[in-house]
Amino acid sequence: MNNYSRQRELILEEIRHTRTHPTAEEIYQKVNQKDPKISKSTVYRNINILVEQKAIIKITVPEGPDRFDYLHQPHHHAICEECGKVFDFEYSFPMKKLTKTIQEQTGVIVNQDGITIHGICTQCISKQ
Amino acid sequence: MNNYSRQRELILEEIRHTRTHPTAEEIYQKVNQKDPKISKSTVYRNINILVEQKAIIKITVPEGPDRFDYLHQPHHHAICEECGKVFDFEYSFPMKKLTKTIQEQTGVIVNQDGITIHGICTQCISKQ
DNA sequence: TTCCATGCAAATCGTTTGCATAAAC
DNA sequence: GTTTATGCAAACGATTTGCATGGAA
Repeated sequence: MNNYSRQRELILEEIRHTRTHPTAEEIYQKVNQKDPKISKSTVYRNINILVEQKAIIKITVPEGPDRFDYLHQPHHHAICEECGKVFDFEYSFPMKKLTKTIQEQTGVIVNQDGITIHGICTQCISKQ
Repeated sequence: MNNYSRQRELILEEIRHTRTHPTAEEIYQKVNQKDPKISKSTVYRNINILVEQKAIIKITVPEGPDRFDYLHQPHHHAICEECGKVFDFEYSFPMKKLTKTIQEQTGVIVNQDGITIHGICTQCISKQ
């Protein structure tokens, strides 16, 4: 299971140097240019494996398909609820205290890269 | 547009006194017991209207369908990445500072109820 | 009587799955 | 040679949509 696969390497490489939180479709399009034989299910399957291996993370957004990210350095995500775009931000939350509080209140053990904040982006505000 | 509708009132009532972050399907099942004629599309349509009116909020989870919540008092959400369950927690983030930081870095204007933290819940840990 | 919300069924989008073939070990 | 990943197409779950009808103002 999860043997080496040239396709998976391609997919990881693509996500690694794309800083725009691409969707599976976007990843497929890009990878498809380098290997026109690759299928969409292979892309989905390998993305899922990479997420499970914690090589990349999945960002679920309220508007539109899931997005994916390679965490070069730790950061958090701000998500636009209008258009589904994802933005990086850095902020040092008091993770120890926060983790403890949440575990006490809910039982949930949080992961470091797990904070997302929802709002509305500049572009979408100006459209309103 | 968005005239009064008995069905919408029913749906809002149901969400208002359900504290388990129900899915659209769950809301439909409950409301359907009181009004067996109600259709699923009416439930979806009205949920969307209520979200737009900010009467309720939509919580998108990585695993499974969207969930919905009525915010009796402000709180944040911890989401289990394994099973998709949503838990409430209270924590006073320094919202002014956080809002400013995020806006400067990303342009995104955050909403108060917009913080979600991802992790893994007790039940899912013990299953592993 | 005009207009909007409903119910139904069909369509849509994103994603997953079954199966025969091809690649990895 | 055996096992596991691939490509294709078909299936799937959640949600949205078109259209004829019914209820609200």
